[in-house]
Amino acid sequence: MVTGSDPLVGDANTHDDKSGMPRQTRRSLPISLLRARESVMAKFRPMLARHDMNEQQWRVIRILGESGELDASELAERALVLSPSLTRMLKSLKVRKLIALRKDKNDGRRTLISITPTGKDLINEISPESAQLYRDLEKAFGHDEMERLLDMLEAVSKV
Amino acid sequence: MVTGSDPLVGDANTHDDKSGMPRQTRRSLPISLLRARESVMAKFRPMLARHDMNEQQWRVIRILGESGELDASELAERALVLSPSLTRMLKSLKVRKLIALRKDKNDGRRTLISITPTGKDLINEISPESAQLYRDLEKAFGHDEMERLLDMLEAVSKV
DNA sequence: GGTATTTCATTAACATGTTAAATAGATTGC
DNA sequence: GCAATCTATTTAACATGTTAATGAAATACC
Repeated sequence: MVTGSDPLVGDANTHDDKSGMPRQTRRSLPISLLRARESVMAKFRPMLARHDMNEQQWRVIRILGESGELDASELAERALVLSPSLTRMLKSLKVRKLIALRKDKNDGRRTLISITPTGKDLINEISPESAQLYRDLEKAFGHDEMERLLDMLEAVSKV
Repeated sequence: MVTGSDPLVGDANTHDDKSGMPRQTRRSLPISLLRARESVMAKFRPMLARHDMNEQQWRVIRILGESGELDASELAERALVLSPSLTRMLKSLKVRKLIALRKDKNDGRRTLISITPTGKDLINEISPESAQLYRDLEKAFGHDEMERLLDMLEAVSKV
């Protein structure tokens, strides 16, 4: 885990953005996005771990709960997981009986993935805890600020 | 790579945020942060790859260029890399002579890491390309919007 | 209809993410 | 001074990230 939040960072060089030098990492968008994500996920990971879930598995399970049966490509894209990672994850999720796999009869290349009742039960276990953590976060950050941030992040994703 | 940006996502369920169900993934902060990051990094990764660099290595090298010699813990925290990952990365960066390692004489537990002239040369090669990509991004997203987004991300990191 | 091309999923190989344990050097308390 | 404790780093083990290659099925083209 990255601990984050180093209050005083008296860097030697605080130059302005001149030609060649790289942007200060503190004002780099990719790094700021990563830092924010780490900070937020640090609040959720311990809860997920108590349910033997990691972030990626939780994303996959949720997407399936939201959208129903999907093929692997669709699921990978929506869950922001790469196909090779998804292939490996599906094995362990299947062993835990959280998902079910079947072949598409109309297109033999496709694997169709759906959530099982056991998987839905797990979602129903985790969701209230997740929602509570999210409410805490929204309370600390501000509801309207949160909405604005989500809008801006959506806009960045489309640039 | 995640392709991202699926323009029309006709989800079956677009319910409001009632008690138990998890927030729609499209409005989840962790997922939105991840999606935005993927979208941005997709623009930078090919350029870094041409210099045989991945994101993590680029972060580590930049931090060292900014801050000078650091011990492993400081470097890991600032570069948002976990200590075990950093340990492995330092080996390959040392083989490429981009960094130099030495033991702290006052505290035998600490490893001090610094950038080499070769490492500085690499930063000077990559920086102009990175800066150009960043300018493109800022132009597309808007300078003021970008500044506001960075401020909000910093605020989220401190919640 | 048969070949070339494209597409979906998986496998391979190596890097990083993540948690826990091990190692070794510093610090504390007596 | 020494045992107990704490701290910085590394190692271990397994999961996911990433790119390239493979295998198999669908589609395009003629």
